[in-house]
Amino acid sequence: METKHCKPAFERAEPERRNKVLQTGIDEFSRLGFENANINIIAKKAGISIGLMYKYFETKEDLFILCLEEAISELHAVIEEVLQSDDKILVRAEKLIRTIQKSSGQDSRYVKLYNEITKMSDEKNVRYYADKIEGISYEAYAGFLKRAKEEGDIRDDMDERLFAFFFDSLLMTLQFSYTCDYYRERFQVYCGDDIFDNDEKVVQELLKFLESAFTFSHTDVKKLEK
Amino acid sequence: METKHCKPAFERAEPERRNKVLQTGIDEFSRLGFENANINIIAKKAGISIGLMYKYFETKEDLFILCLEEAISELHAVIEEVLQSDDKILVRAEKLIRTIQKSSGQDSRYVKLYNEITKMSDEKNVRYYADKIEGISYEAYAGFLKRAKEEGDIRDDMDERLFAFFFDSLLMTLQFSYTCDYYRERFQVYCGDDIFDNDEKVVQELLKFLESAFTFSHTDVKKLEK
DNA sequence: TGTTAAAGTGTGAGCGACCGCTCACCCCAC
DNA sequence: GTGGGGTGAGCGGTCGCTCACACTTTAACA
Repeated sequence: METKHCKPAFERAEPERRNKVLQTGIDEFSRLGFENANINIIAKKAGISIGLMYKYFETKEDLFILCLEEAISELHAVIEEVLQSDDKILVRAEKLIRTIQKSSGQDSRYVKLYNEITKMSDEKNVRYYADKIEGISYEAYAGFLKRAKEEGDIRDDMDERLFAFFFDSLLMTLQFSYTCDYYRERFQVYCGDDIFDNDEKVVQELLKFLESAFTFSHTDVKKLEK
Repeated sequence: METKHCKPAFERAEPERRNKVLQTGIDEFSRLGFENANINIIAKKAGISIGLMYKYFETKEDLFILCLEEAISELHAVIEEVLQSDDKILVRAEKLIRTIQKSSGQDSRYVKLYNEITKMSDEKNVRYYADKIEGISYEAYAGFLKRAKEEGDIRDDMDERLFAFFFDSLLMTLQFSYTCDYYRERFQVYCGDDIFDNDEKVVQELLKFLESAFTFSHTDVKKLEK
C-alpha cells in the first residue's frame, strides 16, 4: 500500500500532461464517484488514448489514488498555511472556519474527493489513508492544542486526543456541509434555506460553541454558582 | 419522489418473504454499497428468482430505497425511545451517546446504510431524503433544545438551529466512528488504538465538551475574570 | 358442478449495455 | 533495430433487466 501508484512512464511524462490527467481525474471522480467515473472517458477528456493511460497506471484504482493524494496535499497545504502563524487557538479556529467557507466554492472538488474515501471499506486502503490523511490533521491539531493548554487558553481537565477529535469532527462536518450534496441539504434542514448567505453568522456561532467547550471546566460551574 | 418504491405484488407477498428480501437487501447494500451490491445475488440469497424480484420492484434503486427506509425507521425508533422521557438535556445526551455505542455493534447495518445516502448526489433524492431523515432528527432536537433553553439548562445567547446542527454533527460523526470503516480508523488515529475499549471515557469526555458548550456564554467569561 | 378463461405467482436463461483492460500496431529517436 | 511514446478496436466479464414459459388461484358462466 505504501508503493507508488503510477508506472515510471507517468513520471517521465511532461508535467503539463501529468497535470491534465490528474485534474481531469479529479473532475470526474469528484463529480461521479469512483464507481461511476469511466476511465476511458477520463483518458479521452485528458486528451490521451486509453492505451497510454494504461502505460501510465496499472489500474483505474491507482489513477484514483493518485488523484486523491493530489487533492489531499492541496487541502493540507491550505490548512498548514492557516496554522503556521502562532495565533491564539480561537483565532486559529476562526481562520480555519473561514477557509472552509471559502474553499467550498473555490475548489469543492478536493473536498468531494476527500468525502469519497470516507466510503472506502477495503481494509488495507482504509488503514493507509486514514493514517496518512487524518494523521496529518491530528498532528497539526494536537500540536497547537497542547500549546494552548500549556498557555492556559484551554481547560486542562480534558483528554487532548478526544478533544482534538471533537474539534475536527465539527470542522469536517462543516466542510462537507458546504460542499457535498447530501450534507448541504442537511445543513439547510437544520439551519434554514438561507444559511449559505450567512457565512458570518456560522462563524460566530461556531466560535461561541467552541469557546465555551474550550474554556470552561466543571469546577467553573461551581465558581459561578457562588 | 414521494411515490411508493415497490410494486403492488410486493405488498401482497407474505410478510415473512417481504422481510427476508428487505433484510437481505440491507445486508448486501450495507456491506458492499449501492453500486457494488448485485441485485441478482440479493434475489438468490433471499430465496427468490430474479424474475420475481422484478415483479416486486421496478429497479435496483427502488429496492435500495425501500431498504433504506426500513433502516431509517429502525434508527429513528431507537432515538425516539431515548428522547421520550423528559430528562435534562445532559442526561439525554448521555443516553444518546450510550445508545450509539451499543447499536454500533448490534446493528451496524442500519448506520452503514445511513452512511450510504451521504454519498447521494441525485438532486431530487437528496432533497427528499435529507428532508425526511434529517427533518425527523431536527424536530426531535429542536423540541428539547427549546425546552432546555426555556428552563435555563442551556445558554440563551446562541442560535438554536445552528446549535442543534453542531450537536447533531458531533453525534453523527460519533455514530459513523463506531461503525463505518474509514471513520473507525480515523477515530483510532485521533484517540488511540484502544479507544473502542474505552466507551465510558468517550461518554464522559463528550459530555464535558457538550456541557461547557451548552452552559456557558461569553458574559460568563467576564464574571469569572472578576 | 365441471369448464374455461383470465389474472396472478414464480422461474431462470440470456440479452444488451457498459467498462476495465489488453494487445497488435504505428511512429520516432538514437 | 531496439526501446519508448502513443493509438484505439475490441475482448471478456459483469450485471441490470426482460421475456417466454409453467404453474396456481380466482371467478364467471352454462
